[in-house]
Amino acid sequence: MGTLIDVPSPPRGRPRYRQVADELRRRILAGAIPAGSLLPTEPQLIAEFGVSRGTIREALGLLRAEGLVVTEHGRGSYARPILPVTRRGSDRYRQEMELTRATSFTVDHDLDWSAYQLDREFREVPASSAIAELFGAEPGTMLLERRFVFRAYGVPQQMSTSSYPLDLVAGTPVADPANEPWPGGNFAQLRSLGITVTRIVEKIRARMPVPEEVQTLRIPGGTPVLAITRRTFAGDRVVEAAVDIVLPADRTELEYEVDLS
Amino acid sequence: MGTLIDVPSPPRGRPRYRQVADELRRRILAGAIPAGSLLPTEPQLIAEFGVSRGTIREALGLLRAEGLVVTEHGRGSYARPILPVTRRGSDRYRQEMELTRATSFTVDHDLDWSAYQLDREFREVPASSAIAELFGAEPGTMLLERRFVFRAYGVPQQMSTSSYPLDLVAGTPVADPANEPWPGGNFAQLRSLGITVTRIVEKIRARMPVPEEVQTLRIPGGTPVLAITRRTFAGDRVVEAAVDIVLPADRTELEYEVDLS
DNA sequence: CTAGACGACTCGTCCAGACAACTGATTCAT
DNA sequence: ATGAATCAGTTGTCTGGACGAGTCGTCTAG
Repeated sequence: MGTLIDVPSPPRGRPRYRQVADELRRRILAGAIPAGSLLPTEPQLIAEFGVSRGTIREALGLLRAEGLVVTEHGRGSYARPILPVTRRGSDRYRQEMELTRATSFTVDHDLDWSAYQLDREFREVPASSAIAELFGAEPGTMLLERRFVFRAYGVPQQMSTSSYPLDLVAGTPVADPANEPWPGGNFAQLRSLGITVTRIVEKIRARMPVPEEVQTLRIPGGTPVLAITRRTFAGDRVVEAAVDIVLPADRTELEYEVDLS
Repeated sequence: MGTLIDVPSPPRGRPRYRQVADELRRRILAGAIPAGSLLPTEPQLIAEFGVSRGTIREALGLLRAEGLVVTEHGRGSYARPILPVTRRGSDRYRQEMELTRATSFTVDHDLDWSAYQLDREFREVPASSAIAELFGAEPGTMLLERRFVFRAYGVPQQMSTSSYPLDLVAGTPVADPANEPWPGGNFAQLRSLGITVTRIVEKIRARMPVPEEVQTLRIPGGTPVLAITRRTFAGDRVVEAAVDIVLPADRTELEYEVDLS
């Protein structure tokens, strides 16, 4: 009995659920289970590996956390399909400097000017200490805070919160949400105020999304997000700041160029 | 009985394990459970919420996946302590250009030259098609492939694989692992070969770590990694390429500056 | 006083069973 | 033909139990 492997002995070496996960991972990476195709169902895996359903589900949970597998209720689990990667280049800012209608978002996604939608929400708020620090200003300084959700062909791709100092934009067309999306983007807005952008500084972090982001951006389980904090400079003055530009990491690649010559 | 909430009815609205996770998340974010301190034990949570252990463990698993909680066998679960963040700036490359002993790694970590260790492993390999593309060369071109693990004060902080075209370095001191760590880093190595670096291009992605990375970098559960692909240019020629410079995202922040003036 | 054994308590793993909820195809009534 | 109801098959949620394995304090023998 049990000449090959004595099934019921629970924890000897590597846990059973890890062994199951290892085997399924091997099959996916080796191409035996092609991307996008269904894995065996839970009952099939129970029969194949001779373990209980809880153990199978634990193994699948591990693979979900690694981003290799996606599960859909009532349908099954399938190998995560390869997603198109969007490149956000650092010279997109340079392109935005040209006098076109393009914005950095449309450049990134290679979109026609009309192919995207923008949800926005404007508020006038006093700066928290964290944001005030970005501007190099006193906490409580009034800001125009703008929350955006960008969609390409209806699919949400990016959410962000961007702020202008209120004294810069109050009473101008820039402060009117009805004028979004603004042809030429932020740079054109600032230019309409007589301000020329000279420098961008971005801080990049990665983390797991909070539940709100999972819902808004439709992020599959086990996918991290890239969170960018951006400061826009005109000379030494910070004229715009964005906290947590959130991008799903499975669809995004950032590119930066550092010129040393 | 069960006037407040009828406990045994399983799936009504939000699943019980999510309710438990929500409540624990609230306590952590509100500071009721300070970072670094222990959560109630599983038996205590079972008593408090009146659910089975499996449900409690599922809730804790959710919080682990969100990166809010870390569990240690035999000790308990505690709110994830805040970790010091390392800033990797784009001007670190400019600093490395100066004629000092500093490397980009020591600049990032504000380390003394002697305070870090470097595990390395050199091989001569033909370029895969993916790496050949980075160099703009034919697949099969011979490369000197160097695998590194960087440690600061003994703690692994970064792992990477960097390659030079073999015809550039064969027979030179650069190809000898015994000369690592090389004072002044990659740039100084290239300079010793008469090559001046003019440009760096980096692509940044975020993803969940593979098991090998979890082990090597001691990454806690639910933490993504930043993966950087770097190309080093001398004029139009790519003289070095690094695939997947892997950095744990809970300890790392990248900074890039784009000059538009 | 110290080293080691012990035990209480913790989380880790695994099992078996039950029912809810969702999906997709089939069947049936209209 | 068409739309609604049904049904089989799938994953989601939850229970209860059992034992392995790591941690830490305490107690005891030396």
